[in-house]
Amino acid sequence: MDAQTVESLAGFLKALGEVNRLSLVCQLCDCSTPQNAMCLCECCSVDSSGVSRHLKVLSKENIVSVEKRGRERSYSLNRSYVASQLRVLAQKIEETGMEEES
Amino acid sequence: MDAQTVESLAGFLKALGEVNRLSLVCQLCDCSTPQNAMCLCECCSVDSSGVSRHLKVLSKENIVSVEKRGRERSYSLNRSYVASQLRVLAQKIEETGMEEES
DNA sequence: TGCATATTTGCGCAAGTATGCAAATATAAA
DNA sequence: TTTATATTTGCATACTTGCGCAAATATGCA
Repeated sequence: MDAQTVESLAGFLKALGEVNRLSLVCQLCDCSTPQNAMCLCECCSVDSSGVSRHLKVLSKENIVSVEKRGRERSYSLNRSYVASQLRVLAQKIEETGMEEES
Repeated sequence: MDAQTVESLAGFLKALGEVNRLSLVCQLCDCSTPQNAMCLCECCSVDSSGVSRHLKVLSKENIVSVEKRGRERSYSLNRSYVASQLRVLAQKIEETGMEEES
């Protein structure tokens, strides 16, 4: 895993590794339809500007997608991308560098 | 997923979401035998005290295990724990709250 | 056009974090 | 005991980050 990959993966994990952002992700996770920011506001103890910033971080890391809808924005979780990123890392971590055990 | 779970999961991801710490984890990942801190020092651009601190964070999150060996400490990756944590999140994220799609 | 609502952005602040250096500690080996 | 090596810790510093507030922006609607 080269340096650049590590760096971008770190960015991804860092985006998820903040309580309120992870709460937002979990909230989105439980919704079957896209949500706007005002609605997401309620799940974490942050005002709307804070939520806006958190969502920006998440979308920059491709964790959520945004869709403009009139004066609102609909956010939805990029489920398969996020899950696959996590699984790739899980797999990498589980396999030994040199197959010398087992 | 209750608030406490989210919080501890965030801590776990945060520990992984720092470039140098993730580099250490990757380094350990590629090693089939436990490594000491001096050796791990080489894989990231941080001096030994920094590595010591990073490893402390990682072990606090149960990402690595430490074993005292004379004046050295041997660090090894808790592969199955880390992988399972990542997979649990991946699974949670992939499943819709209400089964309304597909 | 004028008002209401949703979201973003500038600003400042407080807290957290990563880092290197030097000193302290621990322990093996001479 | 003395010396050398590995690791930790205190300290200062620079940087980052999360936050709320207020103002700005965008857009729908009357």
